[in-house]
Amino acid sequence: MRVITWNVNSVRVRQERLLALLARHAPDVLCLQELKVESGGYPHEAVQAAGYHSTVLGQKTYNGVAVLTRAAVTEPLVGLDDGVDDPQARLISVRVGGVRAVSVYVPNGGAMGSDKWQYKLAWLARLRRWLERHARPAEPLVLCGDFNVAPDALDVHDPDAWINEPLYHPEARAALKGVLDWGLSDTFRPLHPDEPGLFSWWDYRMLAFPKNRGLRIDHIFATAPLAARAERAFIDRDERKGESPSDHAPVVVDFRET
DNA sequence: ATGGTTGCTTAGCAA
Repeated sequence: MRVITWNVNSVRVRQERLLALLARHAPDVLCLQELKVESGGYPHEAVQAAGYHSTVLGQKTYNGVAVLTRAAVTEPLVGLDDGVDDPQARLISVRVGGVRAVSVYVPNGGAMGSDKWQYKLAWLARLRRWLERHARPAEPLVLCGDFNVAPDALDVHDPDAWINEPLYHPEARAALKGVLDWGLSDTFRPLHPDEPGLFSWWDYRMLAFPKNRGLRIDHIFATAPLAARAERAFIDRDERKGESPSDHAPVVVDFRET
């Protein structure tokens, strides 16, 4: 089973790149974030013609998440569903072939101390409670998305410069750990131990990509039965090159079949 | 401290 997560930064602008990605990598599950379009504006027909089912939670202008699958899905779950009055489209989940797949777009956090920063920390705590309500650590589950958190110094091009930023602040990392402690582990880092310079996002500005000044903030986390089967993981840096790329590159993980 | 770039929407916000 091949799983990919990718922040597309507008699915309309990236439609041709999306179709090329499906053809190039043939994922079984593709989790998308930052669709930046209402569900009705999502390119359902083009994706279906490429052989994929789409389960979509769109939103005008901002956010928006989707799960694309080769096989048909059951039990779609839409939104954090915790009674909080929150219009932001940041979570969608399906069951496909005995696996639950979740696509999340964790809030960026704005500036330290801002309302957006508090919303980020609160959202990660709400995500933990969503897992407690809807899943069990003993069942196969992948939690994929743009978490807007780099877990470790190895995941940041210049940790000293980022330590007080929302993407790498100790409080953000602690909030992410609070999610993982439910029963998830990173599938990428164990396959690349101690290897520096592996990033999934680079700012559009200041030649960050050509200088590889990036962060690893896009993740595929898995429960134990699936994490034990992760056998290959890579970041598709080529997708960040050329005309009109997203500022994020896709993260790809292959799981052995049982 | 500020600015640099991109997308959505059309002046300013979000990232």
